[in-house]
Amino acid sequence: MTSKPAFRRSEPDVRRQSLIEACGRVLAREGASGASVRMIALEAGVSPGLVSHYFAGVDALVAATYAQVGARVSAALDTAVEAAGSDPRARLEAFVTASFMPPIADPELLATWIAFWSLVTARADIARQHDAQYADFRARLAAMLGECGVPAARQRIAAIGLAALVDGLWLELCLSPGCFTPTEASAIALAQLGAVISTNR
Amino acid sequence: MTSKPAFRRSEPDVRRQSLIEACGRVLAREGASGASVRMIALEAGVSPGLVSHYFAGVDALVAATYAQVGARVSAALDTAVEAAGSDPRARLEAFVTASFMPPIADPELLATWIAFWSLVTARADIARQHDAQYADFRARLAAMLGECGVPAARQRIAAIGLAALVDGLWLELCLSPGCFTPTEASAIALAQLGAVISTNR
DNA sequence: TTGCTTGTTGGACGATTGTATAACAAATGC
DNA sequence: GCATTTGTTATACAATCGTCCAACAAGCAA
Repeated sequence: MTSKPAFRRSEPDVRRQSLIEACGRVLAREGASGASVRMIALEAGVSPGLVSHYFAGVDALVAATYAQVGARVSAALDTAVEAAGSDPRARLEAFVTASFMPPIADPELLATWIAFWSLVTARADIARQHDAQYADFRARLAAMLGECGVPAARQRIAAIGLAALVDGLWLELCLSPGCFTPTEASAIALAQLGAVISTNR
Repeated sequence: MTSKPAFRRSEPDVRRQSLIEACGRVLAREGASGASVRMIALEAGVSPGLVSHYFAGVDALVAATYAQVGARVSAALDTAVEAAGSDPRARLEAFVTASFMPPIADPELLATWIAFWSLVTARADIARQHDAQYADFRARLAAMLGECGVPAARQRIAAIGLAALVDGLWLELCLSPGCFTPTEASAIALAQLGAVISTNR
């Protein structure tokens, strides 16, 4: 008599990925305080010991989740930009607009972001990861602004301002969705974008 | 022989206030995960049981801390606005500039904000408190924009955008202080403020 | 089939959590 | 000076936390 397997083995990378995704779901559902090792393992359908086997602790898992979510956001923005064609202005506008639509404006992303932010103050390595990831975001904005005619001397400040506006709108859109609509957020961001670009004419 | 008192009694309001302040300090030092009942009681110099005696739980204490910190921020902005004189434009510019200077741009405030945000998703009453407190902030901005000549029809959108920009700059300024300076943040926000106001001429 | 590698399990362990409660003592009125 | 009130302490309690590790078994090689 052959009994059915009690569990399935996975490639290390696959298992890591499934734990990361489970962490994101738990963060979205239970909040940062509910993201314990046992809860994440239960969500992933594995034994609690596996989490410790793949990650140094919950903090490392949250950091990995943040990195993976950031990569997913980056990919979604890439898709939106490419779909906008070749005009630099249209590409930048697509970049901004996509920030307020699914899958970027998503409560699950917000929960991951907040859980990660709560680690930045206390842990230096987490702070470095945040700096690097956010610097990439701004550098990308600065490059697109350059293609729209913003001179190099103004790109840094313009990118910081645009990134802050998009982030602030995105944050409030996720925290209290009833306050304003994604369309209004896009209109606000595009208006400032227009002002920044037209300054140099 | 008279022994010295083992503890001092306080008025309920005074004790509540000291617990709130201790909560803010613990949040800034240990992060959201370290803000336990015992740690806060130790910081306040009282027994652990006293926290439960004054607040329903840590969540309620964090919410009270958020409300008190919000009131302190509001008062600091009031002071800055009044010091700017009577010109509406100067008052609004003072409002924006003060957002990036002490005591508002403060890591302790950031920790309290993040701890509060982490509760918004899971708890409806916390979400309502956030909506109300943020609506007040935007309403204040809208009123000041009105005094600067922004027509009523545009005040709401302009206030949302300005609030998002200030919040985004403030957040990034606290998360990674080395990225840009408070002066640069003020310059960015004032530039958008100028664009919003001059649109109506 | 047999044996080996290693992903995985499941529970033990001490530390820490939030909550509840009885005993205590400081402040106040009489 | 004494009794009352109540703010405060200290502890007990169950639940949950993160960490750890020996035993197990799935999958692969021989």
